[in-house]
Amino acid sequence: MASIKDVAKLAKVAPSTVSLVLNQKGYVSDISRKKVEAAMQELSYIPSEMARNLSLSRTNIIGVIVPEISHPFFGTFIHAVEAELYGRGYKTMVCSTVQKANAEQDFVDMLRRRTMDGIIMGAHSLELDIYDNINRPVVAFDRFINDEIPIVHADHQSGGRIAAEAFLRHACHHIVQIIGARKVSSPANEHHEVFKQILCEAGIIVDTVEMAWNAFEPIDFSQIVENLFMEYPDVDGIFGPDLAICSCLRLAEQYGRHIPDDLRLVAYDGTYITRIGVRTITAIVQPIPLLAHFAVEKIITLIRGDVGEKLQALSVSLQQGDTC
Amino acid sequence: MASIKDVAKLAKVAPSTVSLVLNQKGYVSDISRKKVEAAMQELSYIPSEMARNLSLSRTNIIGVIVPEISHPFFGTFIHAVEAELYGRGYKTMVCSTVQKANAEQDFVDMLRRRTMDGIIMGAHSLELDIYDNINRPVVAFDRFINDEIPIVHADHQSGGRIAAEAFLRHACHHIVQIIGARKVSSPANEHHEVFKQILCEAGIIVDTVEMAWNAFEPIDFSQIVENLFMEYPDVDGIFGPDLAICSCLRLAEQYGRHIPDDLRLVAYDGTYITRIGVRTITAIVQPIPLLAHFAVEKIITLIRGDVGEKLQALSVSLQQGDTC
DNA sequence: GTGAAAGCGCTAACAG
DNA sequence: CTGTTAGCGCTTTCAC
Repeated sequence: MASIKDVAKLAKVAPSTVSLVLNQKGYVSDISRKKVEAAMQELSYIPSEMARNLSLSRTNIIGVIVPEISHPFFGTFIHAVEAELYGRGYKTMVCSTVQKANAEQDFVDMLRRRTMDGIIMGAHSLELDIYDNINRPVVAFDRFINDEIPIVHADHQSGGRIAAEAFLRHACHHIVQIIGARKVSSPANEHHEVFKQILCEAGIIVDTVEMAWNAFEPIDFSQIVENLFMEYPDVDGIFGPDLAICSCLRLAEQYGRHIPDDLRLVAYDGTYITRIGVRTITAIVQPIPLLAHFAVEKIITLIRGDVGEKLQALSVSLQQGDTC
Repeated sequence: MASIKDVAKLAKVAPSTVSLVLNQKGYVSDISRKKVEAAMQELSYIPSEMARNLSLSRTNIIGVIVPEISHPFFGTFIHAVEAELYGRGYKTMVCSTVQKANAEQDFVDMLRRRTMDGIIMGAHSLELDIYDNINRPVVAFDRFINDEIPIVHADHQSGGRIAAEAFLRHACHHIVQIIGARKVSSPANEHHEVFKQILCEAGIIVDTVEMAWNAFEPIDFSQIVENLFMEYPDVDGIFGPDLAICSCLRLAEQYGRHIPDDLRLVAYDGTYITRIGVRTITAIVQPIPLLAHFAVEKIITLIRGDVGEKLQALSVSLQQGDTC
């Protein structure tokens, strides 16, 4: 492996000059530049990122922590984040936490060790004290971590309202909402409350089913939905995450329900899976690309040491489908 | 930021002793160890990964290159790879190539620059010469790159055969298969050939529709399938990637087709999306977790400098669903 | 404009 | 068992 010294020696200049050429910085005479370039060519020199990292004490790597990479919501988010970061010269390290003992702690340690310059944290963590006194750039994605850490999220209150209004356009009497684990501290929890409140005021019965904090697999959702049908046989409206609503649609027939006449369904998130089935699922759509954009924007601001402006909740929209 | 020297000074030992304690290597007297640990505690010392990387000239980062992270097949693959790598003390850097100008070249350059210790390459690249003379650890995931680069893939020939047999159990006359771009050099192309051959021998008409090399979005598939229905109005069997078959199922009604009686569908890949719709899609299932396992196994073998054994094609299986 | 030199923070011989 | 020393490869003052 040729190093900057080898290039310097061959070009008969000092290493610092090679460095200048490499980084297109400062003034280098044309003649020196040519010599250096020729030498780099001849030695097929490739600068070492590790050395540069140590010297500059940054890696240009951002970590993204999510529960599950293959989940449509998080997968789409990571895809968008990676594209944004790439456009700004950063690399993306991914970390999934579900089904791993204390992965989140490990990832945060990497941040401390300066493996990454910052992290975007969107895992469903229960122990938030690992983020205390981090003193390094962290942006939360749809999670409340602590007062120091800025948070990027959609306007879930409005999401809850829009969903409620969708049901109100029809004559539902008993609606069940499937929600994430309450102990996961997330702004997403707000949509349940708004949703329930609006519908209750309209005289509709609203029951709530809570998922386990680590439920992400299709099988988890099937079970939840089966229990739901057993427990609330007269349910005529269900509101829940995309995959849960897919399960409802899938199991409805078995339970003798016809959609949308007997049972209306509205999904929350509105990822692509609500658009690839036989019927398009009516859904509240989170603006994932925008969320990714602002998360990246923010983490880079933090890395630069700026404060930046306070983040606004991003607008959600209704996808009118065949299920409500 | 406290460094190893600060710790050494405070503990009144040499930096090398601190290093030994840190890495639990060699013999260190209990008394020295205690002093070092106390000093580390007091300074809340955190070792710098960058310095260690430079010194050891490795990063413990593996890059995974795929076309699209949110795609169910690649998302599931990345998730599994990340978990495997995590278990072995490696970190996962993701790189998506679709809709980026020359991202693949950039990622390969990172490998050269030693940003990563190795890469698992699963993108749909057209220009393979960027992998010439790399001389660094690369494992191909379902792609032929060149003779030097080992490749992990499923047994697509058997996949083609099993799919053909599925159709043969019913009375199909005209089958269309939707295939990936032929110019993407992948063992996956083998399933088309076997499939076609077996069915042709049975006297069935088999037509082939080729997708663009960069088609991954649901919308891309809709268009392909619409064209297919227009061009082959008497088609009574379709074989194609999961998302394409989803589109078939979705559009069948519009074209007055009833599934499975009028039109039989078999998907290739068998990701979770074939199991979350109203009807389970009959599919050839690629063993994604196993593929991930072997890809990781292989890249680590290469990094260690071993040769390892030649990789075998991994068995695929039939998921009997409602569509064939 | 360019070179010498001092780091960045850690590891690894090699003496003692 | 422990300290000394010499790197790893690049960046960056600061003289000349």
